[in-house]
Amino acid sequence: MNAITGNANAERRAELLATAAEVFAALGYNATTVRRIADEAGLLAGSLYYHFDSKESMLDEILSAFLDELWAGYGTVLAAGLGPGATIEALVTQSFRQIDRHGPAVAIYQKESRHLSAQPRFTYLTDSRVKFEDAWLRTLERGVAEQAFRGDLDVRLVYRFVRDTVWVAASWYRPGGTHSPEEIARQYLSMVLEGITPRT
Amino acid sequence: MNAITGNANAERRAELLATAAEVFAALGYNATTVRRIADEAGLLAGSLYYHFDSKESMLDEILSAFLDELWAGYGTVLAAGLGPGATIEALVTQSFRQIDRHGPAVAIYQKESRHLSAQPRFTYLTDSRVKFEDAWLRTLERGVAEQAFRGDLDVRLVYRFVRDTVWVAASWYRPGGTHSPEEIARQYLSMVLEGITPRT
Amino acid sequence: MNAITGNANAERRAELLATAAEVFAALGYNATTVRRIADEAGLLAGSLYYHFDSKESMLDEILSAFLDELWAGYGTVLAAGLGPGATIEALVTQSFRQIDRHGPAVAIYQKESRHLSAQPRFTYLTDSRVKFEDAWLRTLERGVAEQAFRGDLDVRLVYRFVRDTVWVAASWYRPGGTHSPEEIARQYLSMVLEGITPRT
Amino acid sequence: MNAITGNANAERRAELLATAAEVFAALGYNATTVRRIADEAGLLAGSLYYHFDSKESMLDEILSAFLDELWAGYGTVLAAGLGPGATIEALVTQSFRQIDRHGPAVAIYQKESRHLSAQPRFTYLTDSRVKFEDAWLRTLERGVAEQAFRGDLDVRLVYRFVRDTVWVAASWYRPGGTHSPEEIARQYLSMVLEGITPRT
DNA sequence: CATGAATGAGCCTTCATTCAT
DNA sequence: GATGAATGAAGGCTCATTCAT
Repeated sequence: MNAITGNANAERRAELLATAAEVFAALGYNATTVRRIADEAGLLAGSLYYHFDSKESMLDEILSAFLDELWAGYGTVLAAGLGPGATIEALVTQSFRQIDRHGPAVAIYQKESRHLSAQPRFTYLTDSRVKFEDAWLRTLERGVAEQAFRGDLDVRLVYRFVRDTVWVAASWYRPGGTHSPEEIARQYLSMVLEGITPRT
Repeated sequence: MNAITGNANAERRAELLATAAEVFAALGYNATTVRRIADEAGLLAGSLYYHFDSKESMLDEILSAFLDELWAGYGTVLAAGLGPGATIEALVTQSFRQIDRHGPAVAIYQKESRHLSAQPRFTYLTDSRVKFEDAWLRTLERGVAEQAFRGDLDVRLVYRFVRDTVWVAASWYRPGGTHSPEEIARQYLSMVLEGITPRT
Repeated sequence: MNAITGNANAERRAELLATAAEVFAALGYNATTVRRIADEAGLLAGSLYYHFDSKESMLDEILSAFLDELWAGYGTVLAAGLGPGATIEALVTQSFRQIDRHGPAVAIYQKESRHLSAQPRFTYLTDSRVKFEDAWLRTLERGVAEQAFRGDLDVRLVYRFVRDTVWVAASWYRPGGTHSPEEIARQYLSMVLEGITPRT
Repeated sequence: MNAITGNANAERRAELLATAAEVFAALGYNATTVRRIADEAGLLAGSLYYHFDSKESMLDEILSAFLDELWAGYGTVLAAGLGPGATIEALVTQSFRQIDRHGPAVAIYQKESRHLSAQPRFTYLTDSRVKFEDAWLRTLERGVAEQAFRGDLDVRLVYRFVRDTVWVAASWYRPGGTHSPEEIARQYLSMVLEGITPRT
């Protein structure tokens, strides 16, 4: 296999996965039939099995590709040694960029990750969640210690608040809308950090 | 049918619906089999059809019961003629009470309402969403006009922010935990209204 | 479940298994479709799954029922403490009785046991084969030692000869034909023991 | 096509058929996928269709090549005008030579010929079986008449006994083992003709 | 009220086969 | 001669639903 066919292969897979991700996101994984994905992609259901082992492996590939890219971004941020406030800002901005780029994958992750993580194949979802929680909790706690964040709130509650607040946006965000991901991140951060009531 | 059997009937239905709601919430509507519900309720799958027309009608009953009660509470709040800030506080507190009482129903609503609302049987989900949106948007706009809320933010964005922020809590909230719904509402409101950074 | 429904259940299963065994024997396990079994049994393919977990579990039940009964018979024979000649005669007669009663199961066993025994679920096939081989080889060796059997032949070859000679009969034997299993056993034994050429 | 490419072609076909025969024998015809044969032969599934019309035509070619060679040998024997005993000896020896040379084909024949012979394409299997039966029965009957074989046995039973006895050996015989086909033939003949109990 | 057995539609998947390159 | 991608028919299995008992 040379570089050209290699790319052709990879491109086809990517196309099909993008289609699958959209359908999964729209209908839910269980409610999505392989036939439906195939229809949307313009081939027959059986033909998908030339490219993928199973419906589940499509899901797997979609989710792990998303998480890989997510953690590449997060890694850079966390390694940058920023202060708590700046770290939160950077993480949130990164998250909205992922929502922009991997919208369907994020939506799928939101809907399905809980019950998927019980299956051995998807334990990496749990791993990711744990890492994610660690990173955020540590940043928030550091922020409280440095008085960058309020100390009168339950930190775990704050964590869930910010986490959900950001990711749920995937359920309504559509790329190419009026707001860029960075703009949305800015407004969200402003709300989360300063609240929706005026200061002074 | 006399009053006694009527009540017995109603109680049995309620029990079965509570069981169904829990399973739907835990596994997702599509992934839930009628057999699973029946197992959990201690009878055979076929026997459920003595009580309900279909799996879908169980879902229907669960969701509409939840929405009815939700709107009973919201109606009182909206009719009370409170100021924007107090209205928001009351609505959020009401919401957390619903999460406390109808946890599974709320979770189901979050996961399934989008694609259900396309079906004729579930148009009331759309109606509810629209009413909900109206109430919140009007309250927020009034708040901006009265300078109770910041005017430099996109109101629709604020709406989504607050809405999601509250309801997503259903995905992790468990009744009978360390925080009462009112306590969680207070902390959430504090975050939403004042932000997570200290005010001077 | 009372005795009556218990029996009804067991009878239905037995009926269905008998049908399945015939079809498996006639067409081969792989070439047999679940639909075909269902047609032959007078119900729909899906309905078989009310009674059995899978096509494979039907096969499993057929084979293990056969082997259980086979070994019940063999056990009695081997425990009787007969001489080598009488033991061989009793084993062969038992075998023809099994062919008579479990014809299809024997045929399936002959055709499929080799590649089935690789699967974890069917390791008991290997176990049975080993036990079988042991019993026969020991009996033959004892017979050679006591000069009841010829000593100039390779015992393993004799084992295979007798074994195959008997069981292959399942491929043509039909119950209710002109010869009873005992009569066939007698003729086979006569050939195996004395050969097909006249003894002076 | 010149002689050289013709030979190259023929050799390639033969190679591929040998591979196919081994796989068919090992897994069974139905359970064998074209992909598996291709893997084993080192090319892709689709490429086999340059050489053969179909999976079935591979099977066809394997079986008819085997039967052609078998009948070439049998023909010589039957035309030699030997006595019944010598004829039987020669036929059995021929058979073991075929098992040695065409082991997989023989195994396939044993497993699949019954249900294949129903298909029009494979009627030659039935023809062969009938010719085979005729030759053996006539020889046996002649032997009984000449008192070379015992007259107190059912001749059809004897036929089946000897036939199966020989061919089933294909299921365990592996070429290149400790015994040559001629040696195995000698032992089998000794058992069949003289029995496994000592004579006087 | 509940059971047990069956229905029938549909799902994921496999696989022999085709064909443009 | 071989590849890669696709086809289309079928197969095993699941599941909501029905209904006589």
